[in-house]
Amino acid sequence: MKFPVLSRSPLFTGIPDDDIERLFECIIYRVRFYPEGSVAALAGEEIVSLQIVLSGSMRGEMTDLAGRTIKIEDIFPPQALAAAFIFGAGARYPVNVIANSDSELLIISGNDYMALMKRDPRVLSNYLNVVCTKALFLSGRLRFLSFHTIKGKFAHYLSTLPGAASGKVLIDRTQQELSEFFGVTRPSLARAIGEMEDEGLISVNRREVRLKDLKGLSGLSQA
Amino acid sequence: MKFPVLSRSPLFTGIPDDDIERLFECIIYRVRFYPEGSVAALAGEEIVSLQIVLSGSMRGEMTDLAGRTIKIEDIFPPQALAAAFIFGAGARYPVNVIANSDSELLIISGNDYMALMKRDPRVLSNYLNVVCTKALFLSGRLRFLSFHTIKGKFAHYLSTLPGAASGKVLIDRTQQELSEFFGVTRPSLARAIGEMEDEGLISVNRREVRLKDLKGLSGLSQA
DNA sequence: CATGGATTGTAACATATGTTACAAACAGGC
DNA sequence: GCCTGTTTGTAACATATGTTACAATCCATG
Repeated sequence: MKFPVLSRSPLFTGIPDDDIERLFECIIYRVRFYPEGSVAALAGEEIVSLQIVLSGSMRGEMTDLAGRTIKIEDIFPPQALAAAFIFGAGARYPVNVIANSDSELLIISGNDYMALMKRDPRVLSNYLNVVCTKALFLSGRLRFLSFHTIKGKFAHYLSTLPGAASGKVLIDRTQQELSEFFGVTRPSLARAIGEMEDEGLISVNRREVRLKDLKGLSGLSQA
Repeated sequence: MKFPVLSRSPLFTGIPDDDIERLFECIIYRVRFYPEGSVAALAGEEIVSLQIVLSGSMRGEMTDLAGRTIKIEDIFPPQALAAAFIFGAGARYPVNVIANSDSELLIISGNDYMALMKRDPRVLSNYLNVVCTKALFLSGRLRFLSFHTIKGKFAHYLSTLPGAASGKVLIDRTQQELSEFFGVTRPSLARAIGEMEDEGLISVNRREVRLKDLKGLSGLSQA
């Protein structure tokens, strides 16, 4: 197997190594080495190929108006760069991609990758799964941020937990994690929860929450 | 042509009507009629088929904890329901889907739709384009909301306009539209712009903005 | 049971944004 | 030019959230 790491990639999951190897005989690909600090893609550059991190690691960085850089995310093997964007109309890299350490990328042109999808239904199915799951995730996050008060976010969050209908739920993370998920600070979240308790909407005992006023709670998850 | 509206759908764009007709001979599909007010899908229900609105219109609605409903969006022909989600892992409808008026939906199972993609590269290419473009859009919106101050959003917005590098840009929408795009109120946006002018970051003349302090501006688009 | 680290609760103050209202500047049609 | 509706600028006040700091509680471990 040429690239054993591929079998752990969601794009090639469920495909035996021999089959992967055979598939790669049908297309053109190349492996490119990026020394530490080198640039694999610039923000705004058109996305024309699928690039899978084989070794090392890359980071996505934005450059602001003054030329300073902000790290957005790290990309480890066997993840791919902007996989969910590649076939979008005029898709461009949203960030600069830089090698954190000496790294190798497997590069397959969009056309060749599409050829793989046509040839093997498993490749097609895997890719559809990856990109749809990404869209689902993004959509969920976006819906979440559309509640702009902390109480609204918390009320909506409660409603998504198992047992919400029964009026009693168990929160599955710490306030710290929850506050990061909401994009707010931890004390602000604690205060909001306290106020909701004062207002008689819920009663809280650490991780355990009883929903006392469903109508009132739902009123919060509007704005 | 059985469903002339399909040729206007992004999923079947660029495919001559005869070819579409021929494709549909290879798969199982059905057209289902939904009288006004009837429910086509419930939030949380698994997404197993592609559903394209042929006539009438549908709306996506959320039900809150108290059973009240909030309209999220309208879906007109030839749009599809949750097209970008269908192949996601355990994909479920995020909203209830209700018929605004007497409507018809074309229903194709996920498997059959995938069969169409395998059979015709144009169908594949169209779908990939649709779902990737959706992911791009969602990702862009999300990045935008991650700037939590209005000044940060505005600074970032300025940096995306053509001519930002030259230090002079022309805003292409009204403050009202911009404030909705940012998810803030119009007076708050105007105030933020005014303050940025006072601080010497920019100088504004109606739609025309000169970027005077790139370093300062970039400092805003961090948090 | 004692201890220390993690988690949660709470407070005072600063700041950003929303809300509401109105005035000023612009743009297009008569 | 003169209106009228739209867009932009500005103000006073209310509210939500961030910031910082510290206390109280929980929980695992010795």
